[in-house]
Amino acid sequence: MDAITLLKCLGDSTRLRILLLTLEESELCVCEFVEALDLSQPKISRHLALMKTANLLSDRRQGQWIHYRINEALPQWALNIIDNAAEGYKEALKPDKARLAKMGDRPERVIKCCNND
Amino acid sequence: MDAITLLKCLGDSTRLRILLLTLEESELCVCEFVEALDLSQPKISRHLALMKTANLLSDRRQGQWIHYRINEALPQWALNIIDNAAEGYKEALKPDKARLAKMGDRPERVIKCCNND
DNA sequence: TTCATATATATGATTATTCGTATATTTAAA
DNA sequence: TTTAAATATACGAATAATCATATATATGAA
Repeated sequence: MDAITLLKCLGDSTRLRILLLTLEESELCVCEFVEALDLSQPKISRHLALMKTANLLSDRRQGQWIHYRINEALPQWALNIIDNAAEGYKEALKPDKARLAKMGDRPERVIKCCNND
Repeated sequence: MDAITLLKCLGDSTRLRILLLTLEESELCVCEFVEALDLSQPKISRHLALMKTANLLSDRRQGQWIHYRINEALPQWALNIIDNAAEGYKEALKPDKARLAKMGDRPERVIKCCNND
């Protein structure tokens, strides 16, 4: 993960919203991003793929759903940038959080335990 | 200053290098950026103008030289992002710092004191 | 198998960024 | 006032990013 790659990723509002929602929720699947951001599924998927390629996000499949989370191995300076971007974008993120909060039928998340998968 | 504007600015390596050098040196003029980054003057000027429009940098004229510095009024989260970007970009900035260090004929800076200008 | 749901990808079009080159502006010195 | 140095801007070309739409893939249920 180099600084320019991270900053380029965060410089697009769709990706910033995706990342900051993920930061708050730990893990979200594609349909939740689609609902929260109110954008088309291909658009969300494309940006998710980009962020995964950049090693910003990791994903795991659970049944039909693919859950994305922030890559745990990010260096501290990268996490700090994300945290501070969250602070600067706080107000702008509210509508997304509201749409996500009132979304029905959110996929249940099976907590992976004991590393038995 | 909103988060997306800042992040878009930092997502271009020319601008990131300009900003991080300014962070280290407090104040630099156009010809110093040209020398340190080893890029054309119009290219540097264009990016400086962009960053000034974005309120990331401020400038002051001193004789023929125009000195740029980081806008003092940036919110803390923005300063934190810049600091952490500096950490992530540390190694990559070294050649620029080296070129600047060995640059001859750098303009003398008159310290503005007593607000008598 | 077949169907529905969730997600990913391909493609061509549109838009935005970046750039090189030429030129304009400003200042100080001759 | 003319000239040189420092900086800014204009403009068209090249490049990159983004998007909408259509389609493909994978999974689970019927």
